[in-house]
Amino acid sequence: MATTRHTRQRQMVLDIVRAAQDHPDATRIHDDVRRHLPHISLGTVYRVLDRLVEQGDLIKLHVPGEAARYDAPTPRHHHLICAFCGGIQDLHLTPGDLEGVLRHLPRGARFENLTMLVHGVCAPCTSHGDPAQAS
Amino acid sequence: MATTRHTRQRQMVLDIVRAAQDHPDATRIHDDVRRHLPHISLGTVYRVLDRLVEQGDLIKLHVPGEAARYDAPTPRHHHLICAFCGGIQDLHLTPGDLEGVLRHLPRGARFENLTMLVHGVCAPCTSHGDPAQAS
DNA sequence: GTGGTTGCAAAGGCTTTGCAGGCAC
DNA sequence: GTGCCTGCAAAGCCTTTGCAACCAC
Repeated sequence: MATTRHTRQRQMVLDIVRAAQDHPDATRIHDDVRRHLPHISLGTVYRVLDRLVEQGDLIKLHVPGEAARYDAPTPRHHHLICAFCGGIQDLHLTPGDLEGVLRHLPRGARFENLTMLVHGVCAPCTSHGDPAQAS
Repeated sequence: MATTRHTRQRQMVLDIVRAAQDHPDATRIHDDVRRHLPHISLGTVYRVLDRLVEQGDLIKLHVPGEAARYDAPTPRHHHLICAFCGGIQDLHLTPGDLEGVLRHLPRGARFENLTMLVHGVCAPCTSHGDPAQAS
């Protein structure tokens, strides 16, 4: 069975994502890691990220129409995507906040997890004057 | 400016998706439409779907790691994805159900929309014996 | 007749994968 | 030494796009 080996690449990817303030995608992570390990390949970054997500060390964020973005895991952690600047902000929800949602699970269904993307306009963009409607 | 023209292709795609019980992806829609319009191309299906979504006639469902799926629009309509069989069920939520979530929007942020994918195991799969944990 | 729409095929972007060499254990 | 991990490059999948012919209005 596959034991997990500690490599410089794996550690560096983990450090970079943890240190990132925003939620970088694989290409950004690759670029950042390459400043320390110039020969690391994109393929390796994807492989390492997958493994880290699988092991719960990172969270993978699926943004519609864009590349996946990665984040350090924080409990009850969901996301607000700004329709204007594309930025992603964290939303911290309490267990009670989701009660209304879970009440409506079909009878017999088992709850495992919840991916929520709230689409809106973040505060900075709202105050910059009225963001145009994308269209 | 682009007026929308009524074509056989557009009408057929709309009819097929509306009639579908599940939430088909572009390839499935293409296959189904082709039974009536044998020469329609996948590119056209994508173009028509985009336009229909843009105009609010259909909803596009972004499923992590899979092709996008399409659905007729229903108010307060969210989705439960079964981790075992991959099926998608509709979740009907009342406005009050989301209150807990919206309360935590950052100050000044403007709410526009919410995409929620609840991951779990649907009732049929739960009763088929215990679905293995996808490792 | 005009211009949005289609079919076809090629290209695009993100992600995965095969392989041989390398490195952690 | 063993076998997981890496770098490289090619391939995969979903989706978009360029172009000329076509059809709704």
